[in-house]
Amino acid sequence: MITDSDLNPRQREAVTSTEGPLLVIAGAGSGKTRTLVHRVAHLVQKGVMPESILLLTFTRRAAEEMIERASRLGDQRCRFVAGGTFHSFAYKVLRQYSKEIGFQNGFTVIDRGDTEDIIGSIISEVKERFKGVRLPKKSTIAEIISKANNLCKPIYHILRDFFPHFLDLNDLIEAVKESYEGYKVTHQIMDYDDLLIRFLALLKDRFDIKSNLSQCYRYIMVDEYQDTNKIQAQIIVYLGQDHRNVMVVGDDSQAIYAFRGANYKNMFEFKNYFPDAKVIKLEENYRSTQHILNFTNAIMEKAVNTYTKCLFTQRKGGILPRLVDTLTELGQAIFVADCIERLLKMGIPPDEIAVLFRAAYHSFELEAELTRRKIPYVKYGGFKFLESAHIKDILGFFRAYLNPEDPMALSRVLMMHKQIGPSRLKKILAWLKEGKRSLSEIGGYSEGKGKAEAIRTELGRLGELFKDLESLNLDPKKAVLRVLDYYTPILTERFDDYPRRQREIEELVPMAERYPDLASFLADLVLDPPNGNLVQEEGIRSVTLSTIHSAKGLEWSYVFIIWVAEGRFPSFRAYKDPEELEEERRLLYVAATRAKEDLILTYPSEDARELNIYGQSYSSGTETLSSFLLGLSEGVVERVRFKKGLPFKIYHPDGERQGPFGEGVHQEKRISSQVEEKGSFEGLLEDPGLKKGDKVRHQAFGVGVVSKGPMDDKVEVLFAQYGKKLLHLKYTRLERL
DNA sequence: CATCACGCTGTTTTT
DNA sequence: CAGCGTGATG
Repeated sequence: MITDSDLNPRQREAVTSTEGPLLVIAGAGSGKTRTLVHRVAHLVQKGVMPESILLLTFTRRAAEEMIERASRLGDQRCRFVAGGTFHSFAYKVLRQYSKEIGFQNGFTVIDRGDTEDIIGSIISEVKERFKGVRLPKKSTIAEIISKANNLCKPIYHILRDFFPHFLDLNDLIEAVKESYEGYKVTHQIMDYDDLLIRFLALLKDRFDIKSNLSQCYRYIMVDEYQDTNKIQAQIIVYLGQDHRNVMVVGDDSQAIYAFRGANYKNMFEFKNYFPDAKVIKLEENYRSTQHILNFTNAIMEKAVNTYTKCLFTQRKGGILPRLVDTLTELGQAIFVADCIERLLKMGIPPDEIAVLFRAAYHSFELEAELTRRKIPYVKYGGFKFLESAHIKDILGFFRAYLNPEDPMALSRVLMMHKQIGPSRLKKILAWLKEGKRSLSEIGGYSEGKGKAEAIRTELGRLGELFKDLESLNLDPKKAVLRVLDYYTPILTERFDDYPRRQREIEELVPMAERYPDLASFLADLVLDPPNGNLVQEEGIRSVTLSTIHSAKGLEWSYVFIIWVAEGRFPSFRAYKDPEELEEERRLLYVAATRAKEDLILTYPSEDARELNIYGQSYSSGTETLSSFLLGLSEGVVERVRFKKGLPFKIYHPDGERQGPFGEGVHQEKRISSQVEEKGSFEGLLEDPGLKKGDKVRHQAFGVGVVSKGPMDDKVEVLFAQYGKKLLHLKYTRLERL
């Protein structure tokens, strides 16, 4: 039974406002999920057909969990609510109408890795024309193309705004993009971006299909709206045009996917499309202590472009959030592991403890430490099941079989055999094509009289495999077993750590069992990978921030945030532009708002300083952190870095030779060789107008400044300052170990 | 022709 | 640390 008493007045309003457009700005921990769940249950109880409710969320699991909870509120019919991610919903619709959009035999979905492979092969074709030019990595090109698609902007704009150092290559990248788009069409494949773009196009161009869909889905709810991109927002507009029963929920302060084209401004623009939208703010927090909220409110206070929210709670007491200088990165790992050990000894359940990071590899040191102490942990983020070579190998067989139009998959399959490299691969592919041969005939390939005998038997076996797949008639479980049978010897031969990999590929068998056919199994693996971001099972939580939505459970009693000194990539660290800074501010905010009871931030000041001494003056993650928290730290200019754009000089020797921003070490070498020759270098960079000895404030962007004197003292002083104003962060110092 | 060893380079995060 | 290009080796 629905108990409305579980809800506060604002939440109740959101639940009962079922007709017409609705924008809910839900602060962190404000009972957003609870509200959505109740709303689903409320709609169904009111007599709305569950099938006509569409719940779009960030991961399929989030949708499933909500639907499950709604069913438990009383009405089992809630299980029929349609839900999933934008991408999987788009896939379903496109599949249904694939003939209408020119994909006669359907299509297969490829992931980012496949995209990169295709781009790699396109590049190798055009490479000769660009001898001597340093080309971007294929992953960078893929990123540029995807960004252009997601932001609906021409390549030129993307380069200008995000990759100015590649502006010269505009024509090349345009050409690659064109060729890539063509490739996908001829080979009947779509990438993540295509799913959204083509879905939107379908809604735009086909009035009949659009109204069909709005007939079908009368109530639309979108979760995490701040992380949708322009295309997704448009999709919602079209889907909701007829009935206007559209509810979007989000929190602009928690937008963390700008890097992939998400635009939190959608939150503000919703009212442009639906001017009569009701706006409801949820600001009461049910998660954290007031101390923690003071801290998170303070982080957001300096943010620009936000719906102002001030989170509050009725909870009293609790302990102050702490900032811990652990000196070194190793110290960080040891410190956190110490704390965790203590908490576990106190009887705290491991799933109430989480460690959050900005990047997956930041947890390596901690992982080693936890393993050493035999403390089990769950890790979200980083390398994925799906992306590991052995899984991709297996999928390659299916993809090759399901879509003979797609030579990348077959190439992968062929290349994993001994004695088959790029050039022989080409020959085999050409041979298949010229005779219009099917995959099961591949065993007939020969290079003539006695040559490459071994290859012939190999290919014979491969042909058998494809023949068998055919006769298994797409039964996913049998197909997986058959492929495993073929692949296992290759696996053991190719990888030293095959036991682990073998275990992993065997996990595919029970997964496959749940699907009616191979195609849907394959699509789901790409679009909604089971445990997509989960790397390891049981134990304390170790979570990369960008995967926070897919981590099971979104809040923990004890949260550690490890903020690493990012000094390894000097040329990129020093200049955080304002946008980037806002993004990082939001990351810190998202992390901090997860804590229920206790929040501990750690940073390694000494590692940061060492980097500053040895390298040029580059700012580190630590500086970014202190800029967020302090924003007002004072220092004396020791060195100054320059921004690209205006003339500047570098002198030799050993003077103030600076690594210029933009092209990293690469350009620095070029410059220093010029300095070597002429004694100085003149180039186009910007002079920030500072010189050694100037008194400045630490700034979070613009100028990277190395402060004189022990950083620790400053941090301590400044935190005291900050404490007076806003909150009382304790500065604890860990003894050197 | 495939494969291996070496050196060089470099943001990261994901549907 | 991993991905890439290069040049030597079998």
